[in-house]
Amino acid sequence: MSAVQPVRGTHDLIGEEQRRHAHVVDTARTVTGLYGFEEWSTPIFEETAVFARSLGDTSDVVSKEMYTFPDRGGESLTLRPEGTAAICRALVTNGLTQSLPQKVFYTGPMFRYERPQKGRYRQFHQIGAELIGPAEPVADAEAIAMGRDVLGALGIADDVTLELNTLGDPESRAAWRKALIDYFSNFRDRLSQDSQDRLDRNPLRILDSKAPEDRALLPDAPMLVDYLNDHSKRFWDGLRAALGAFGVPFVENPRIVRGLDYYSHTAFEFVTTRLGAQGTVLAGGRYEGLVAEMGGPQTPAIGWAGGVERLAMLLENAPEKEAPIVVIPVGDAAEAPAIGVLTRLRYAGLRSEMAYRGNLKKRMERANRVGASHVVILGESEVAKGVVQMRDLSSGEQSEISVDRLIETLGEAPLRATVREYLGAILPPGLSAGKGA
RNA sequence: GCGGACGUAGCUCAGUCGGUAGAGCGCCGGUUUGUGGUACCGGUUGUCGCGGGUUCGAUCCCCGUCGUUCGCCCCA
Repeated sequence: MSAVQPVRGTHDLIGEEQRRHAHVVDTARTVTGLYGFEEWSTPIFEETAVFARSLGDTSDVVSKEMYTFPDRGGESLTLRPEGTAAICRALVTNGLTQSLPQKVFYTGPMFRYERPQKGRYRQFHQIGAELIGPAEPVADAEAIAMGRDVLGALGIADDVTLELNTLGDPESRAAWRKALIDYFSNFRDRLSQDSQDRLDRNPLRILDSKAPEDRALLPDAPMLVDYLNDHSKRFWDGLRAALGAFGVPFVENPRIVRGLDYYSHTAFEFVTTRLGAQGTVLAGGRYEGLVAEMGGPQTPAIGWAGGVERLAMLLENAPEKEAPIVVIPVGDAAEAPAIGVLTRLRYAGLRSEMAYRGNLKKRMERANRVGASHVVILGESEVAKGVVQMRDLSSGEQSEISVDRLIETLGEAPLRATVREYLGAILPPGLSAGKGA
């Protein structure tokens, strides 16, 4: 059609989809709160330098995949492609490097100029967490455990595997990287065309290549484990021990790598097989040097981010729309009293709507269609007697009752999820909300 | 950026070996001027993604384009 369309790779979130997204975000906010994390909101655009610095100038990510534009003053701005760089910038700009650790939860839209695929859009949404300050592996384990609990609270932990790796510290990684280049250079002509390019540009990426000819060379490739120095080994051992203490199962996957130099030690991905090639659902790692890039002191940090679209797709059941109560006046004379009843219901905290149109049958049909739990009917005779007809739409039972009794009765009905019920429902088995904490 | 598949009613899809289209669901109305969710009856819905070409004639064939989707590249 010639009508206007949404921009490629963007989507409207309406109805069930919006409820799924909101549920993912609300759940992550609640669970990270249990770990003492606090939400930050940063602008969705920044000076281009914020992201360009974090990525290095040569990366073609910078040139090809960011939404970058000059503003009217000629300054180069970029729609944020991820959250971590902006959080580090905010840490520095707000002088919070003086009060570490900072435990940050964030959520919101991100923008990448890429070819859309399932669960991968140009405007997409992330939830993320950064634990800034600690240099101990326990912090990494805690951040990972928190990610696991978010997935658990969403009911998808069983569909997801935690894959874990260490990248070592810069010294270890440099030694390993050199060994890798030496090794693959010997077999240059047996590598795929893509990997021959990667050998010059980003040799670690050969390790997660999907091309069979590359995979054939991997078993004999140098392993980072053999190049870890003592510090890196202790960190790696400490991480795995701490994950055990947190009760987080994992599989080691030496093929998980990160392209950028400021990553060190921990790298992890929660992966599902249910989303085709876009199976990583929540991923992160330890980074050192990014805060310094933003002009702050050298500050270690561990963080992760998860794709809301992908998580929303994995939810078994879409959250139900909350059932309203529908008030139906019969006859014009009943309309004003009906508004009075409607208002009292709302002030009592009950989601309520009024059906204005059509004959009683039509209004009942409409009440049914919006998923009402109860209908409140009042016509002339009810108004005269000061009562209403309360009908339970699931049972079909109907009774004549005073407005005071109506509010009492519906107020007791489990129409609203209380905070306690919500917490009880989202926590993984074995943990209980509120008690003994 | 590269390659494959797809684009027909609000939704899911059928169809025409080239003669301007149909089903189910939904929606609206009725059977029931004060009672829904099940039944029955009736009705409504389309520039067949967009632009161009071939043809007497294109939704169908060809080219382009936009969009969707699967994979590659990339994945901060």
